[in-house]
Amino acid sequence: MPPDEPPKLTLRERKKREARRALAQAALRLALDRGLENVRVEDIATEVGVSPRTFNNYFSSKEQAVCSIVVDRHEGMREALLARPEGEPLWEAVKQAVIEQYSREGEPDRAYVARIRELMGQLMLRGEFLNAHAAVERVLAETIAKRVGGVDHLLCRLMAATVESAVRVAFVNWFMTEGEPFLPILERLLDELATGMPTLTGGEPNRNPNTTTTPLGEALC
Amino acid sequence: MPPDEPPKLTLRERKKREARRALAQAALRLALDRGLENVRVEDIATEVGVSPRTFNNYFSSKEQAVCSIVVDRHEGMREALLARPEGEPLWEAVKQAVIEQYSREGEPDRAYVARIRELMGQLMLRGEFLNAHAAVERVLAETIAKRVGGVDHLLCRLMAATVESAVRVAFVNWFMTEGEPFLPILERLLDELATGMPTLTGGEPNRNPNTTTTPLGEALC
DNA sequence: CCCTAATTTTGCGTGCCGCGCACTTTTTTG
DNA sequence: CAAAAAAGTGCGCGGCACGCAAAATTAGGG
Repeated sequence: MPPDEPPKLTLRERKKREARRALAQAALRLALDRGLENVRVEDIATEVGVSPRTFNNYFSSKEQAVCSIVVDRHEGMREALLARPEGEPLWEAVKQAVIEQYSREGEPDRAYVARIRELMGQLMLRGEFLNAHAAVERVLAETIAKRVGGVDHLLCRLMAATVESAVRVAFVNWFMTEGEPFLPILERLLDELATGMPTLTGGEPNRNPNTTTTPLGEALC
Repeated sequence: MPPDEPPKLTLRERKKREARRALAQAALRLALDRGLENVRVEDIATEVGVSPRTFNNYFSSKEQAVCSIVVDRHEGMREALLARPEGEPLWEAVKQAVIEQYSREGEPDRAYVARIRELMGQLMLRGEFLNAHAAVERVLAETIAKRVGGVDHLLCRLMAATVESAVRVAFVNWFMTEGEPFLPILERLLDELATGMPTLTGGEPNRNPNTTTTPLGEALC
C-alpha cells in the first residue's frame, strides 16, 4: 500500500472533520455579526446544511462550537514544541513554540475587534473559552513533560498553566484595548514570566481607598 | 443613630446574602451526593424553601450557584493583601496573603475528595469554575495594582493570573491525587513562580513517541 | 456491481432551563 | 400607618441537550 496522499484519512474521517470545522466556523461567523444570543443552534445547522440534531453530535452547545476554534488554533503547538532543537533550554523552547504558533496566522484580525469584545461579554461563552484554554493547557503540560524527562509532573502543569495565562492576558488585552498589538505583548509577558515575579516590586503604594473596587460577590462579571 | 451592630446591613441586604448563601450551599451539598446531573434547579429551590423562579434571581444556572462558593472563599483575599506590612516586597505580600487565605479554613475536607473529583468531571461546571477563578483573578489584579502604584496594569493582571494558576493547579492536584496535601503544594508552586521558569530545565529529554497523547481535537476533556 | 456491516445523519419526543412579565408579599421610609 | 421600593412568585414561552430508533451513507470484500 503506497502512501495514499489524498485519502490519507478514510474519507469518512475527512467528512467528519470538515463538518465539524464548518459548524464551528458558521457558529463563530453568525455569533460575530448577530451576537451569540441571537443565534440558535438551528441557525448554525441550517447554515451548514445539516440537521439541528447533527450539530449536537459534534458539539454540546453553541458556545463549545465557537470555542473549538481556540483549541484548533493550538493544534500545532505540540509539534512546534517537540520540533525545537534538542539542546535548547526548556523555557526558550516553549516560548518560541508558542510565539511561532501565533505568528503563523499573523496579527489577529483587527476588523472584528469590537465584535469580539462584545462576544466575549457573554458569560456562558467565557466559560467555554476558559475550558478550551484548559484543554490546551493539558496538552501543553503533557508535551512539556514529554520533552523533559521524568521531571515533576506538577511543575509541568504549572508551567503550562502559566504560559496559557500569558496568552490569555495578552489576548484579553488585545481585544479590550483598541490599538495594542498582540504578539509583542505576548512576548513581553512570556519574558516577564521567565525572570520571575520580582519585576513588579517597584512603584508607589497607593492607599487611596477611592479606587474602583469590584464587588466580587454579586455578579461575577 | 448609635452604631447598630446587628443590623449593620439593611436587613434586606442580610436576607439577600443569606438566601444566596443558602442556595449556593444547598446546590453544592446536593450536587456532592447525587451528582450535579441529578439535581434540578427545583430541588435546590425546594431545599431552601423558596420558589424555583427565585433561584434564578440569584444565579442563572446551578453550576454558577455551586461555583459561587469558590468566589466567596476568596472574599477576604483583598483585605488580606492590603493588610500586609507596608514595606514588604510585593510578591512576598501576595504569596502570604494567598496562603493566609487558604490556611484560614485548614486543609479542604478529605472526606468528599472522591465526590469532588467526579463533580468536577461535569464539563459545564468546569466552565463556571474557571469563570469563578477568572472573577477572583480580576479582583486580585485590581488589588495588586492598588498596592503598588501606577505600575503597568498588564503586569498586575499577569501576576494575578499566574497566582490563580498556581492555586488551580494545586487544587486540581489535590482532588485528583488521593493523599497529597494542599497547602504545602500551593506554597511550593508559588515559590517556583517567584524564581521564574528555569527550574524545570534539568532532566532527560524523552523522545519516546509512545507516551500517552491526548487527541485534543475531538472531545476537549 | 452489489451486498452486508459499520457508521452517520436525521426526526421525534421528553425533560429541563433561563428569563420576561405581571402580580403579590415583604421591607423601608417618611 | 400609608406610600414607595424592592424582593418573591406564578405563568408561559422559546430554546436546548440528549436518548432512541429508523433512514441514509460509506467501507470492504465477493
